[in-house]
Amino acid sequence: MPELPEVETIRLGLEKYLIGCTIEGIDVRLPKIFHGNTKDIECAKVKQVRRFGKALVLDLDNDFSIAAHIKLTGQFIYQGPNSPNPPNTPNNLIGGELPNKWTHVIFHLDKGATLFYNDIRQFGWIRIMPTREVENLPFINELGPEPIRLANARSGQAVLTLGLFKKILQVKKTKIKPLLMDQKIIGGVGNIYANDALLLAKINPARPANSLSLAEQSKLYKAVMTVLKRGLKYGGATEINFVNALGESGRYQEHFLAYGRENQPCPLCGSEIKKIRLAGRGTYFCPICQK
DNA sequence: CTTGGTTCCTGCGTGC
DNA sequence: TGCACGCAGGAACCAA
Repeated sequence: MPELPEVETIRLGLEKYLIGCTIEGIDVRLPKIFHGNTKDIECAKVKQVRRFGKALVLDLDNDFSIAAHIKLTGQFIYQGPNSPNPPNTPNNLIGGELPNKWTHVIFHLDKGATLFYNDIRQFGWIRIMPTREVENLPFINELGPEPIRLANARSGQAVLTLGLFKKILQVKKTKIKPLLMDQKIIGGVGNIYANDALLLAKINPARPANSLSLAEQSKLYKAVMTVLKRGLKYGGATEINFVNALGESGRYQEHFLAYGRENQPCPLCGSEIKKIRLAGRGTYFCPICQK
């Protein structure tokens, strides 16, 4: 499931290949996930690519933007003359011929390039809107501070400093894991990185946030940073069907600490990772390290 | 303020 | 081999 590192990985790719491209035409094959008027972006050129938490925004040179949230299974894949050969893996969910049955929007670019939007579960959305209104989108407007200051983040956007993190934890009695994943509290952290950060910090996912000691608060803050940076370094985690802007898989799934590792050895102590349900979400933890 | 349930959707694992 | 069934999950929304 794409989180901050995965979406940032996509953003980096889109930035590399899309800036300067002109959108010549748009095929919307699944109208329900596409909001706004295609006419507003025809003939416009991509100026910059921003990310707000797990949301992506393509800003165009006509003061319109394409805002998108890929949710669980969305993919933005670029194919063009200046990109490497597209991957053609055996798994038809990743790579292979495009468009495919999950391709819902096709952006035809100049020089014969194409941007495909695929989404198996159709939870994601794309919205065309004036650039100045992007930050009024509820998801972006109400997004909490982001752990990592990355290029092209919202200008003036709050950064999650250690001090701010501590303040948040001290006033919240919510269980720490769902708190980490609450986009209105902290921007960009989802299930994978919440699980891994909590194991790295040796904190039980069900602990009330305000029960953490000062030392634990610092440790968790560092752990969140560490796992997010690690995720980015490995090009994201391909858990379901995440791919980058060229259709390539990530490799962070080879480095999961807790997430998805039920009955496998804890990387810290060797005992078995257990899976429980917490606030409706699959939760992986080490009963020995995270008491 | 907070938590919990439901909804969207489809691929996949399970059991027979 | 094939079919029915139920589950997972980001975030909006509603209810208590």
